[in-house]
Amino acid sequence: MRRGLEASVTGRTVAHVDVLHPRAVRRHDGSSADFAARLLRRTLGPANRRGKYLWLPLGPGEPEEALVGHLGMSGQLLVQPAAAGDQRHLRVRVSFADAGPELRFVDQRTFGGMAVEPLSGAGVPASVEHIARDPMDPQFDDIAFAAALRRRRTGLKRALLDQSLISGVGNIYADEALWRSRLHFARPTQTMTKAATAGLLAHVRAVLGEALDQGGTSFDALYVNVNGESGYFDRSLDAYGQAGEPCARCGTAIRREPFMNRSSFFCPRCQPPRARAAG
DNA sequence: CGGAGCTCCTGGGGGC
DNA sequence: TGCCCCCAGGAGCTCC
Repeated sequence: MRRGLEASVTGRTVAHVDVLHPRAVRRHDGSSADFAARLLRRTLGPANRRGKYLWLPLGPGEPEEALVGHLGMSGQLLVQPAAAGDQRHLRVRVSFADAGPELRFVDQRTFGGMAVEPLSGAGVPASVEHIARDPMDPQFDDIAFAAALRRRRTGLKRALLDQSLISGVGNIYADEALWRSRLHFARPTQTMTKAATAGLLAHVRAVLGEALDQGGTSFDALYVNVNGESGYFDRSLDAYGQAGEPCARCGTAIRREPFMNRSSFFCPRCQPPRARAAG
């Protein structure tokens, strides 16, 4: 989605903004009208991403604020011809001075939203500053992550989903990386050695890299790129959503357990609750 | 303070 | 067919 935004809206100047649902801009510090007014006649800069936050600095000139989007559970940022009919859950429409395709924020559940926010000196919006770097970010610090993990007193998957420690790893990719690492979701973080964490990070990066190559994990039309196209990483899932299916390594049935008001999928044989004694 | 549960929404799908 | 319940790629708030 970030790549798609950069290719299709960066460098364009906003001519009109429609907020069709006020809840979609509830994180904006001001009214819907203020949100629209702050975007008018601004030029969108290059697209940035951290975790599930996306932002485009606002020109012209040295950017002091940015258009920030968060997708929540069901948000989409689509680039659509102005003539295309409104999507059912269209929340925000941004039209451009060149009369080319519109940027549309579509969100069924409205857990996501958009805002115009000031940028810090480092060029990061205020609402994104507490979000850790993504493991695909060259500046992600593996050593610091391993140390932070050992300081935590919680379960491994909880830590992977904690965006202040590491971002970009959601429920699906956490389960996939844990399966590849043969680690149980509740493994105490303080038992994670530097080597175990290095191995886990390698698997996290492999999972994210493969998913990006395949356009993401798309169960249905909710999960799409800016052109509305679904990815197909769901065909590569070894754990997530595979309850009852044989583990691709050992044949044991994958198990589903309730976890943080959602689900964890794991192989009870490959990923035992306690660390293996050796090997 | 860090950690964990609850909650904000809408809709699809399965079971009865 | 209809209804009810469960579930869903997230994360902020509030309590302990």
